[in-house]
Amino acid sequence: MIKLTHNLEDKRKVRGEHSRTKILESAKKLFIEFGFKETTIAMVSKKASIGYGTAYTHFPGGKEEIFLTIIKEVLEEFYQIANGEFTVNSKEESLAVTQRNIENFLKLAIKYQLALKVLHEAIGLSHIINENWQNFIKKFIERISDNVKQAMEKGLTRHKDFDPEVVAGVLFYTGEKYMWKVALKQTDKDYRVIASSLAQMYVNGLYR
Amino acid sequence: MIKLTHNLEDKRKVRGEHSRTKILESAKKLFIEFGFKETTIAMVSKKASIGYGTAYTHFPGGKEEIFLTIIKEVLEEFYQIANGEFTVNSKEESLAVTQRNIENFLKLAIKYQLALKVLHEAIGLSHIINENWQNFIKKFIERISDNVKQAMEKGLTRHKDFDPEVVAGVLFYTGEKYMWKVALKQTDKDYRVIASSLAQMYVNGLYR
DNA sequence: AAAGATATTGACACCATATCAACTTCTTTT
DNA sequence: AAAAGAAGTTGATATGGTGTCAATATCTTT
Repeated sequence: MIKLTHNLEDKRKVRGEHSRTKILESAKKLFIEFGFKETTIAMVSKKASIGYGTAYTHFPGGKEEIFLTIIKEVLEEFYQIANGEFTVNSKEESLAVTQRNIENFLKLAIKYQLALKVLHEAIGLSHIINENWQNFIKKFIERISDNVKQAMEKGLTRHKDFDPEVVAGVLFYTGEKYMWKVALKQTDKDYRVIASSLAQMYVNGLYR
Repeated sequence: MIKLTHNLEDKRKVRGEHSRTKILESAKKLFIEFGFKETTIAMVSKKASIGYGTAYTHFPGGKEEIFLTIIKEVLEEFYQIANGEFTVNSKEESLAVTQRNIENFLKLAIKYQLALKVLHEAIGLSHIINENWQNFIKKFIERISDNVKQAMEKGLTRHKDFDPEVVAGVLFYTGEKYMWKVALKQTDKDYRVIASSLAQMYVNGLYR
C-alpha cells in the first residue's frame, strides 16, 4: 500500500494533537489562575492528564513555548491596530485617527485583561517572551515613525529637526504604559480620558 | 562593668560588618559581570570568602535584599532630579527646564549604565525590586503632575480638561523608556537629541 | 570560669526544569 | 499475520538553585 505520510486517520497523530490541545487548554487556565511563575509543567501535565515528559515532546521550549503559543492569538489582534491606516493630511485628521487608535488599543487591554496580566509577568521573567514583545513594539514604532516622517515632509510639523522615533515614542510608550495600567488595574481612569489627553499632547506637540 | 551595647570595640560586630561589606563588594562585581539571575548566593559567598549561610544572616531577603542595598545609592541620585525645582511661569521657561531635566536624567543613565542594566533585569525578575522602582516612578509622576496642574491653573495650557497624570506620563514614561534604551545600549541617538525632541513635544503639547 | 550573646557554617530539605531510556501504540513492510 | 519501524508517552533522574537550621566558634559579660 502507498505510504500516506499525511494520513489524517493516523491514530498516533490524532492522539498527539489531542495531547497538545489538552496541554494548551490546561496551561491557559492555570496561567490565568496562578500566573506565569507559579504555574509549573507538573501542574499542567497533571491537569491535562498526560505524563510529565509529554509536555516537553510537544513543546521543547517548555513553559515559555507553551505560553507563547497561547499568547500569540492575543498579540495578533494588537498587530491589526498597527497595520491599520495611519496616513493623514492635516492636524485635525491626525487628532481623530490618533485618538481612535489609542482607544482601540486600550479597549483590547480591557478585553484581554487577564491574559495581559500574565504576559506582563512573563515579559519580566522570560528572555524569549520579552524578545517577542520587543518585536511587537518595534513594528508599532516603525509604523508611527513613518507617519511622522510623512507629516514632516508635508510641512505639517512644528519643527524639521524632530527625531521621528522619539516623537513616535511619545505616543507609543505612553500608550503602552497606560495599556499595562489598564490591564493590571493600576488606574481607574476611563480609557477615553486617557486617549483624549494623550492624543491632544501628541498631535499638538508634533503639528504646527 | 557597664554593658556597652554599642561598644565599637566589640570584635563580633566588627567581624560582622566586615562580612557584610565583603558580601556587598563581591555581589556588586558579580552582578555587573553575570547579571541578576546568573549571580547566585553560592558565587557571592565564595567570592566573599564566607560561609554560604552567612549571606542569609546579613541579608535575610537573600539576593534581592543584597541587590537593593547596592542599587539604593544609584536611585538616590535619580531622586535628586525629581526633587529639583520644577515650577515655571512661561512656555519658554518650561522648555528650558524640561530639556535640562531630561538631559540630566539621561546623563545618569550613561553614568550608571552597568548598574542600570542589572536593575532592568532585576525589575522583571523580582517583585520587591519592581515595587521599589514603581515607588520611584510614582514620585516623579507626582512631581510632574503637580507642575502640570500649576500650569493649568495659571492658564498657560492649551486645554483645561487635560488629565495631569496622563500629561506627566507623556514626559516621564517616554523619558524612562529612553533611559533604559541608553542604559541597555539599544539606541545610538545622542542624549541631547532625545531630550530636545521630547521636551519640544511635551512643552508644545501642553502649553498654548 | 561559667553563662550568654553574636556570628559563622555547610549540610540538607525543597522545588522546578529538562532529559532520556524504556515502553506502548499504531503503521508499514514483507 | 508477523516483524520491523515510526510516533508518541512516561516518570525516574540529574541538575541547579533557594532558604533553613542545628551545630559550632568566637567574643563579652557576669
